[in-house]
Amino acid sequence: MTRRVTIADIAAAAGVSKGAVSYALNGRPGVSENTRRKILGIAAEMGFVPNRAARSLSVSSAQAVGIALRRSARTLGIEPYFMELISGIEATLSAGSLGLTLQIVDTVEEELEVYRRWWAERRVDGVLLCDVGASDPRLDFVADLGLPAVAVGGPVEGARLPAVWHDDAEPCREILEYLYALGHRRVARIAGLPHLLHTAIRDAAHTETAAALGLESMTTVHSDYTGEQGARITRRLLSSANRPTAIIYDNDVMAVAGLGVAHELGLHVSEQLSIVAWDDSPLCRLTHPALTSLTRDISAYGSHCAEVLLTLIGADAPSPEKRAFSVQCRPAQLSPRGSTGPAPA
Amino acid sequence: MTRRVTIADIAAAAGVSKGAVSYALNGRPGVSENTRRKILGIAAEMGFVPNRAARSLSVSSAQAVGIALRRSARTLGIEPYFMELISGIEATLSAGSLGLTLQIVDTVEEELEVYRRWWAERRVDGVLLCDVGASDPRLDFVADLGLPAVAVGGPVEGARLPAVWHDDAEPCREILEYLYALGHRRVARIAGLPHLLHTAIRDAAHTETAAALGLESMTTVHSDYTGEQGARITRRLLSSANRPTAIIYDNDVMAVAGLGVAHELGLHVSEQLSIVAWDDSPLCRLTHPALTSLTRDISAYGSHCAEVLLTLIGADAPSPEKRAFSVQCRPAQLSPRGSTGPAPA
DNA sequence: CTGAAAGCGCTTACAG
DNA sequence: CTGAAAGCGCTTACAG
Repeated sequence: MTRRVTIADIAAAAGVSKGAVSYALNGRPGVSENTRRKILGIAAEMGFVPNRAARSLSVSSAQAVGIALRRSARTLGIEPYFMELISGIEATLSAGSLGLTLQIVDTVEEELEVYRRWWAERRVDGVLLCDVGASDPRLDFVADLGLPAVAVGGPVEGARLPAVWHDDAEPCREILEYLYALGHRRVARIAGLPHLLHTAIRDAAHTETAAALGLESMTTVHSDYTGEQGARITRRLLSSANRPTAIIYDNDVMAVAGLGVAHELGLHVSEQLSIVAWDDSPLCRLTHPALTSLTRDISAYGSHCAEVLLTLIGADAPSPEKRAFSVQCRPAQLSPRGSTGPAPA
Repeated sequence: MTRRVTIADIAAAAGVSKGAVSYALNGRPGVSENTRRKILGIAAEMGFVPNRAARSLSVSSAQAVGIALRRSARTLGIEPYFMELISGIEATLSAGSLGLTLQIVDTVEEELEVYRRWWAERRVDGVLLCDVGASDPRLDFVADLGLPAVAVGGPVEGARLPAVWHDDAEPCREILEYLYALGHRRVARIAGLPHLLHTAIRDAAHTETAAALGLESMTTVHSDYTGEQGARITRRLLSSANRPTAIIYDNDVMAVAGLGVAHELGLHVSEQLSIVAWDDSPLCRLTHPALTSLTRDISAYGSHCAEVLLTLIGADAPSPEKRAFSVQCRPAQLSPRGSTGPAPA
């Protein structure tokens, strides 16, 4: 509970000016090696830690990055995706000693308002935009604001900010070809929120590939990613006259729910029904049989997004005109497990 | 990208001093009603938002609360608990327009270091301590530091800070009595990390109740909360000569994994094995059968913890001597679902 | 290489 | 009720 030590204290102890202390601490020219060493020694001894607010006020930077999540508490809680993403982001940020500010919002309007406030307050130096939509109002909004931002997802056309994304089309083709090779001809997909960019990309890839392979049927039903909807849609699909022999789920939570419905209906997975889940997570290995899934390193993805944001914020930041680059990550890999097998005769 | 508007701009526009603007904006006496209205009008019109750093520097408060999570990215991702807790915390904080700063750490030492730094930097006004242990070094550490903190869990004996907790003993008794009534006499429990406070409390409650009821056996095996360990321990328990007819899991993730193992071994849940999960989450309703579980409102719990922290930080904060109060929340309620049934004959 | 000073944008006693 | 000024703890041109 002792008083904080400031650069003034150090300056007094070292018999130099506050300016000299600042230069020494920040490794800038302006002090001799001897003075620097002496100042550094005293600072360490006194347990000096610079006050963030003072620093931020001087350099007008917040030393923090913001992330606003627009998902219900329930979805956020159960989807491993977000925590994994955040933990990756956080790792990169704390390596650069930047803080992470988190806010949960209900609507886009609220989200935009949060960005406006954060930037006006200079509470953050930049933000990460999650769940990028096909025509996403946030993209122009933050660009107009001048708030450095990175789209976590893409590619986004005509955007004025960088996007970091995985190729979602290729894995879609891979799944369908794999299922085709196993003899499946009636495939259904329980897709995510239709307005999301990657949902649209997957939709297109499935339709195309299904046509190319000549599948008997390729049904797509959109959902909100929750277990409830996953279960309900699965139940409907499996109760239909010409039920699919394989179902692809756009997230792990729905796939687990779908597996539960199969059990409920007495269908054997994989003999009577094959299941594939997007976004391999520990969840997919919890079930019996374990779920065949598409593996991506979400945490590394988060780290990568944070790195791009850091270059945007840093001293050597690209000019606003040069910010619209796009970084592509390694696409998801198919990890076959017990939930997929040859199509029933 | 236009220049930020500051109180100086407003003062100039209104023809008053910066001090008057500050008084008006903060609803303090010192300006007439007319002047206040005028100033407020101009501020709104100019889209004024106060700079956080400047405010923090003046009042020496960070307007933010910190939370350091010491769990692996994998555990964090898959356990709905944390995101639900965080979303509750966040709701309370943003209502008070405080920010939430998040950091993920690997070790206790690192966690302590984060608290030291945060407080020295005045990056946070207080912290929430998760996963409280039986003799937790963080409790004294933050108290010594003078860093306002709330223990998320308890009760903690001899603590110098408030604890917010649920009674864990009562639900343990409730489960065992319920299972006993269903005829179960051999019960096993796959418990959480042994050093955690609530694990110890549950351990004691189970042992006592089992003795009181005269159960044939009450086995407890500790784990790390992961699905892997949950599955492995379940497999071992179910392969033993005198296998339990009911298993209680200390979290939802392990319970789901345990259900998978039962399927794998061809055991019918609930006819041959009953399963109970702590911490009801959407995960428990994803499976078939759905899991009987202990329901708590984790999000509300988080909100409550944040509220207590806010009183500690606020203007009317209790003196350090009066901070060691303890707030008890409503205990978990048993929600019977398909995973429990009469013990096999 | 070093020191004294101004400035970042607020808040808050202190005089009028 | 109002204004002018000092201060929070840093950084950074600007003179010596």
